[in-house]
Amino acid sequence: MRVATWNVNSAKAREPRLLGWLDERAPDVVCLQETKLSDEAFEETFGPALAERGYEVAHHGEGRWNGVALLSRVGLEEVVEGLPGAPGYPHQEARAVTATCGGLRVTSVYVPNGRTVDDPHYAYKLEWLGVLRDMVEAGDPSSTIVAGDFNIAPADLDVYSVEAYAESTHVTPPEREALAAIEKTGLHDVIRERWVDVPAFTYWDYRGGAFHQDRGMRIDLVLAGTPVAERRQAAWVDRQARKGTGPSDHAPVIVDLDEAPDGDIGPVVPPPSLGAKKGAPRRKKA
DNA sequence: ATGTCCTCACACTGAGGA
Repeated sequence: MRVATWNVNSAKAREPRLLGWLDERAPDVVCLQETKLSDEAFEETFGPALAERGYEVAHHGEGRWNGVALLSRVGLEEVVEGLPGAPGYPHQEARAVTATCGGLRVTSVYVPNGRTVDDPHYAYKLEWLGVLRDMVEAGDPSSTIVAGDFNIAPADLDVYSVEAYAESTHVTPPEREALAAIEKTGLHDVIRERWVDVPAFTYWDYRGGAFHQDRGMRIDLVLAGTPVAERRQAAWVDRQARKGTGPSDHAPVIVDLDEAPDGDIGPVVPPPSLGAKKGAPRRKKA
């Protein structure tokens, strides 16, 4: 099962890139962020094209800003829009949508940016993350995936220059602690566990040729419960989607999960063809 | 380089957000 997350920075502006990417990568479950569309507009623009590709859709949008979605072709049930009990700015924003897909409880999140550390939006970001943590804990982390744009670089390895972000949000200890608290409920940072010492950036500013010079950040994460993370077969950042004409400023993150949730791939005792044959000479242990 | 892109409105140019 292929699970992906992508901040598309306007689904409308990304329509050709998004549909082409779905055809090329064929993900089974997709978490989208910053669709910047109302539910009606998303349905109007993407409904037929997604249905044609076999996707069910849960979109939670508000129009001009934010907007998240889940696309799934392995089932989409028990949809919850938003983060129950989340703070607003001042009103609740379209930053989370959850559904059960392929046996997993999947949440697509667009964490508040924070803007600057002395902006009220920063306190809002931390409070929002606390509510997300509570929601994960109240559920069943062992069957959970939380994926999306966290607007947090978990460690110094996740930014191209510590100096460049010295006075910025995304790297402050309180933000990193809020992320760590979410992971402490039992979630694993799937990309970081696969690529232990590779930066694996997912976002590059449009300005100044940042992508070309790899001046980026790893702020788009896939967090998964232990049994889910143990099914990891591949985990990578789809940099191709950041290239070419009209890209988002974020690249998708793609995770492939093995299909055997309990790791049971057959009998523990080897079949006769692989074991000691009856009547054949036994080889002595070295 | 505060250098780009996306959206919307006191709209065909500029401001806000990222």
